[in-house]
Amino acid sequence: MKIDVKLPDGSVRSYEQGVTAMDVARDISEGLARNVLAAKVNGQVWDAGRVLPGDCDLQLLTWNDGEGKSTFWHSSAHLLAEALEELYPGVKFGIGPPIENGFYYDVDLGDRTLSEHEFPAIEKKMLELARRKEVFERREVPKEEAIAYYREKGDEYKLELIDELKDGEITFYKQGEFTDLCRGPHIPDTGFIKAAKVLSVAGAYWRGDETRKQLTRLYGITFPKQKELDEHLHLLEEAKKRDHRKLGKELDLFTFSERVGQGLPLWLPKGTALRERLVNFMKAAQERDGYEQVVSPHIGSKQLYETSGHWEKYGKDSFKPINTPHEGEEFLLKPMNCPHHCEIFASRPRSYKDLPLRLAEFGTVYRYEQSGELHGLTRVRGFTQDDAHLFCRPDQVKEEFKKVIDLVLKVLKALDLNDFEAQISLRDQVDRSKYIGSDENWEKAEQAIIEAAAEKGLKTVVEYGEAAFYGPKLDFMVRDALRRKWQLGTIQVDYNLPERFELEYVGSDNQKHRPVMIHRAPFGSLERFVAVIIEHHGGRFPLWLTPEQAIVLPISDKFVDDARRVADSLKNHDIRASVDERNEKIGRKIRDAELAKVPFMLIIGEKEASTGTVSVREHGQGDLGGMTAEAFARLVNERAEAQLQGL
RNA sequence: GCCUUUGUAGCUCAGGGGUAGAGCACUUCCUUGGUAAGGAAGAGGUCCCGGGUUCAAUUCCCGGCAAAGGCUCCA
Repeated sequence: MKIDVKLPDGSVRSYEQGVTAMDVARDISEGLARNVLAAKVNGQVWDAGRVLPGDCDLQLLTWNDGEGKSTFWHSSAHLLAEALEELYPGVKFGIGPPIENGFYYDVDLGDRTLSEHEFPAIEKKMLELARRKEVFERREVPKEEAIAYYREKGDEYKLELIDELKDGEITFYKQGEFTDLCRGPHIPDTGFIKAAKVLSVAGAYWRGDETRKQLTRLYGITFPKQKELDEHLHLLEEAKKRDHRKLGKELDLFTFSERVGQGLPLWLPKGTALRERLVNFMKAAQERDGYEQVVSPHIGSKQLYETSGHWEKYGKDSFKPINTPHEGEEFLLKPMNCPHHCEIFASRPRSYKDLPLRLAEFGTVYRYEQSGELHGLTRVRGFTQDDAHLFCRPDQVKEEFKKVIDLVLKVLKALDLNDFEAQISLRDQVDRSKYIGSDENWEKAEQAIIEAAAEKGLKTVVEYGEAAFYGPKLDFMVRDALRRKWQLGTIQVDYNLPERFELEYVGSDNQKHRPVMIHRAPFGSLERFVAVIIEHHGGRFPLWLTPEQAIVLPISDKFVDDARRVADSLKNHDIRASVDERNEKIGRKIRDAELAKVPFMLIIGEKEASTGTVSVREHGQGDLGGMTAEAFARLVNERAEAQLQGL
């Protein structure tokens, strides 16, 4: 009896019953077989050594497949557990899943604590066990036996997990002397793991429940080659160097003060200059797209948020209301701009001819974030959104969506963020009870988003059940220079607020209609966005954006006046430039300017002063030779404009 | 909010039961130097804050605040 195995390229191969994915791999080529970590059988990830069920679609997974990697790391978590069991007898295990970069295992070491000094010993033990090429053996276990096994071991965590599983669905995986409750799948044997690193240790509640015991979570990462581990560690170092908190300090962009309060950034002049550039960029782009700027105050009556529903949903976790000397008056620090914009819409009767009405505001909002959650500029308590609300007719949603997509693409392009995908978040396919708004409108909006994204040629992933209760959305997931993922621009359809604020417009039929609202913020929050671009560019911002484009360096103080003249003339050409007037040698001034990551250094001494030129040095590049200040200004402006080309 | 770790000069950090140090930055003077650190002198500290133990606390203990790494949450 033969079975047919269909490979991703469409070819079909015929094998005897009892064949495994690994057998198929070996049949194709020995080289492939050496690299196979797992297999995808009819869309499900399986052990490569498991017997194929019959006719099936088969994809062999290697390190180059995301699922291959996560299988590898999942198995590595087991290897870590095995090492821990040898080193710390009696250790109890929680869960040990793969994560985006590596894996972790939550363990209970009793009264022991674990410090970083013990990491090398753990790594050594992991590699020692890996070299034994211990095979991961899968075994289906009756529930009773599983319970007996862990009762004997005294591991209450695994017992709790087993308790929730159905008899007949329980599998154990065993490698070497270590057995773990696990759904699998796993790589063929531990020999694939050639490099291992324990990265950090942290506390984590059992099952994420703060009322339960806190376990020790060990984070680790492994690779099939030592070189890849070295590269990964290098990337981590690089990330540390690019940390926006460190660069923000070094480049004088922003600071925090205990006196001012946690999570409340103070923007220094250079940081503000950067921010202003972003704001002006966005304002100009929005103006071209028919947006109108509005301004709303930083506080609003509590009633406003009761109307919008925000008070009910988020009020308890928010800043407490502000009380006034008058009894009964309560105001909230603005957590959102949309309610204000709804009131602007409602301030007079609207005609269908007014739509879409696009109200934009760089609105600073305040949200209470738990203190442990605050992080540099990426998580703050007061931040400014490049917010706008588009009030439109249902039939305008798609067109508006496309325009917003264009705007987001402009932003990403101007900032060299070229690696991204769009995530379309739709309703849960089954449970629709939690969503507000008519089926018909949802259908229309979801279709509009899908079509808009397709027509714009976006690379998309669709996530069901990820929509907000008030409407579907599209988020841009961006990878930075270090391949870290950020959720930036967001576009959301909203049926809820127009309903709650009873917004209406008069249609061509002279009837009242409810507009659809689109929330959108291409940057999201300016604070967070600035943090991302600091890290993405490592502090070397694009020329159009950088706070200081050029610094003039006089060779000695005899040329300070000449330097000032040059700087003034540059300012007349809209170049952001300053003069280093310190009584220092030129080498020193260059070094400091290089460290400050100023894109251009203009050196002026005897030679230049007498010929009316400046010597131009580019950051990280070196000497570009002499030219007049005007020629330099042209160079800078041309380059900056090229970066903003067509925007 | 919870767990762990940390808090010493503007910055990076060393030290340690007897009231404190380095490098860089800063100020002054010397130097007027041509593409990544010129020299000298000086100034600068409530050793995060509050309590306790002690003859004596920056150091040890407790509490608070802030930061870092996690957990949970995120309009």
